[in-house]
Amino acid sequence: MSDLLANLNPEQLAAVTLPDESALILAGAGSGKTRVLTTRIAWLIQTGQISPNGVLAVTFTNKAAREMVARLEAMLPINTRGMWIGTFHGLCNRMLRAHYRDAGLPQTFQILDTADQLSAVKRLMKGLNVDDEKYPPKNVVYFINNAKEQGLRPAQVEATDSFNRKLVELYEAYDAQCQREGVVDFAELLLRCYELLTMSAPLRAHYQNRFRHVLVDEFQDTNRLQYAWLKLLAGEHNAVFAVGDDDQSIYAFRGANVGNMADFEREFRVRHLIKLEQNYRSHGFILDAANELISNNSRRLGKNLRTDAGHGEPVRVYEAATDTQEASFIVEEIRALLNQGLSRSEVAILYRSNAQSRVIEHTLVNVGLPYRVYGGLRFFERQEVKHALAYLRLIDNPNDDTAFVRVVNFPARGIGARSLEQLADAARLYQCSMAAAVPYTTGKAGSSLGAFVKLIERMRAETLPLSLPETVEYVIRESGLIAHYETEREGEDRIENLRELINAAAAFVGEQGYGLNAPARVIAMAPNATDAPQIDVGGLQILDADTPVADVMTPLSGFLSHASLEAGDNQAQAGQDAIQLMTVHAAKGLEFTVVFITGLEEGLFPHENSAVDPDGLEEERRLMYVAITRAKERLYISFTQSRMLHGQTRYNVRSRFLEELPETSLKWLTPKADAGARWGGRSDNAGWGRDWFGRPGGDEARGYGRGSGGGNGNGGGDRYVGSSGSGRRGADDAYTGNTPLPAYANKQRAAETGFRVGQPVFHTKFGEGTITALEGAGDDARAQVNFRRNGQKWLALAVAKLQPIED
DNA sequence: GGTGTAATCATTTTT
DNA sequence: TGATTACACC
Repeated sequence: MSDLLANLNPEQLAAVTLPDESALILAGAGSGKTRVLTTRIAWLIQTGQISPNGVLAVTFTNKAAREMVARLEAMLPINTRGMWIGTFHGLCNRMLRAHYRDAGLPQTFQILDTADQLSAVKRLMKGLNVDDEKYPPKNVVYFINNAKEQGLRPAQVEATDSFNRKLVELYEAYDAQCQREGVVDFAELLLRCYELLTMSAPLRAHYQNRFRHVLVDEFQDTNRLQYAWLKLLAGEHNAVFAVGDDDQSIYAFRGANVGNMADFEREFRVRHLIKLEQNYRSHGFILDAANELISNNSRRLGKNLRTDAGHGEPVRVYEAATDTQEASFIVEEIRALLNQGLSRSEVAILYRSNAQSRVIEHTLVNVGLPYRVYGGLRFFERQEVKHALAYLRLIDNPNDDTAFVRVVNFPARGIGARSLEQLADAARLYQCSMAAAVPYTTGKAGSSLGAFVKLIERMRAETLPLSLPETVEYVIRESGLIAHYETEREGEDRIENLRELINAAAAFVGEQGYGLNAPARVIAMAPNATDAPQIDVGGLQILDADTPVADVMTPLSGFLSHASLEAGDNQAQAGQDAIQLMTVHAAKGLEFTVVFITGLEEGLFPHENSAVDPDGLEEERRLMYVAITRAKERLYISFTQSRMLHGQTRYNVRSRFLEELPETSLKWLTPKADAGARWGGRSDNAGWGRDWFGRPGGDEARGYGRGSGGGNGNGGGDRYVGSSGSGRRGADDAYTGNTPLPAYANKQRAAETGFRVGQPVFHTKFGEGTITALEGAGDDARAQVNFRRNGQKWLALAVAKLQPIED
């Protein structure tokens, strides 16, 4: 045991050996968080406090889960296969498969990924004749997911106006459609599982008794539903070990609720809050910059990183004239570093938004430097792979209409839009899936549809004895997919990917311990199963409390889940030594010897859409904090005076975040222009992002090292003022928190406007919305507005131009 | 039913 | 600017 605990610092040791009760570990960037988490599990097991079956450890990504398993196996001689270590979605899927009847799902329910969900909603709306101008399907999806993540079913969603009532109606129809088809989306996995445990006292008791220790990674990223799920599993007596970093919360936009940390501390009666502040990654100046920057955020739990590594090199700051020049600088700098012996994969170039990568990529291509961009299309998302999966899904579950529609006419079978419309009508009429409605269709449509259903049925029958890889091979052949792509000009890669799908199936079967020859559609216990069969108690499927849950998925269902829940590697050209390009979001959790953070410009970073409300701005700041703390030894931060975006040249002001870094840890590679001269002292309407939107008359990329103030700001502004008549522009007029706002000449005008909660309003940038809250008075008065298209924002009435509109 | 062109529209993203 | 998508057309 001393082995396990050796080399832990005092804070880490304290965390690992905490008593049997809930605890919150504030783990700073590079503080050994994963190590603490896995060592904690190993320690609990090794000291006999818990058996491996009694642990539930949950992460957000499959990668993190795999890493945890790998480290655990390295620490302890145990078989981790039956352990409940996985993502929220993966664990919920497992539970729902085990208790599919109690959860009200077919045994072979399918999982919709984001694209599937969107097409399901589109199909639904088409059938219901809903105006997709007024209700863009993407917004409907957002609405549904958001509701589910709040734990709300349609009946529980409050709808005050007709617009929202329609959305709720769509939500309800969507749920019914999913239920008919036997499919669940990502959010549904969590909500279903949560409801299953809520409604079934025996199941709840079972799992609560089993999982005495629940460990959570990246706790700051949990949403409301995930928090509720954890709380339910924890019950009254179990210990939840939550590890997270509020300063690295960068996913509020997708539902993450940092507030869960504070709630957790209170509701779980946390007595032990441990801060891991010793950083093992970055040199001193880099940490100084990170600490100083993040101290500008309010509402922090409070943490300061420290290192023994010494100051190291100062953070290099570079001002470029244009984005092209910024890229050239970076590439030249990298070439010099490589000449000094640095390897390419130790260098990362980070950016706020994907569009920024293009210029950098071009420059890299020009000098012939290999690079790798994160975040491309992933294996299971490829068109041909999705097609093959759709056939497999139909074999497993014929009612999956999303899969049906996807391949009913691919390869082409002469089934056109009119046939499908007729079929969809029949399905709606008889309240059944499209496959089931085929017999009700007539004429030519009926016969070609009938042939397709026969094809699927034949596939289903003939693959029954086949193993999973054999099934995949059979399907890509008999579906006609291979033949189809053989006739296509660039079909070779696609065929290659289809063959790769067979390999993926074989690998999956191997990893899961199903046995390579096990029939794909028979539930088979793992060969060395410690797993006990399910026992039926009063109609409930209950698992023996002392044994791991049986493998409850057939190889095929398991593989299809796997394909939805783990879309595969999203790095192009993995493997070779290459410069790493990615968004700051994608960089979270990674580290590099040398990091370039690019585009530190107002409007870009912080992004114009986020900078308008204080919470958004703080999240942007955390994003910058994440970016800075990726660097181990050398950090560059660059910004440009002008940048090509959406086909137009934008003129930028350097990011406020630069002013928030301690001068003592910086080294300006270009002369530092005075920010005051840029922002203040001008009587024209200068402001945040002013130059981002405005356009100086005429001059292209004005030369480097421009003097203070002068150049930008004049000229273009009126264009934006004009159209809406009464004054200020959109995005740069919102409340900006602690940061002083530029003095607007007509500030007081808007402040006098009376608003009320519930008041429908119009904003020139965000469109129509409803006021959901008001606070403050006079110049500080703020309104929270729920915009139809842009979600909730806090806006300062003194500067935001909100126009009341009629109800 | 596949191909070509016009219109549209552009944070961040894992499951 | 460039990628994606919708729709007209052959």
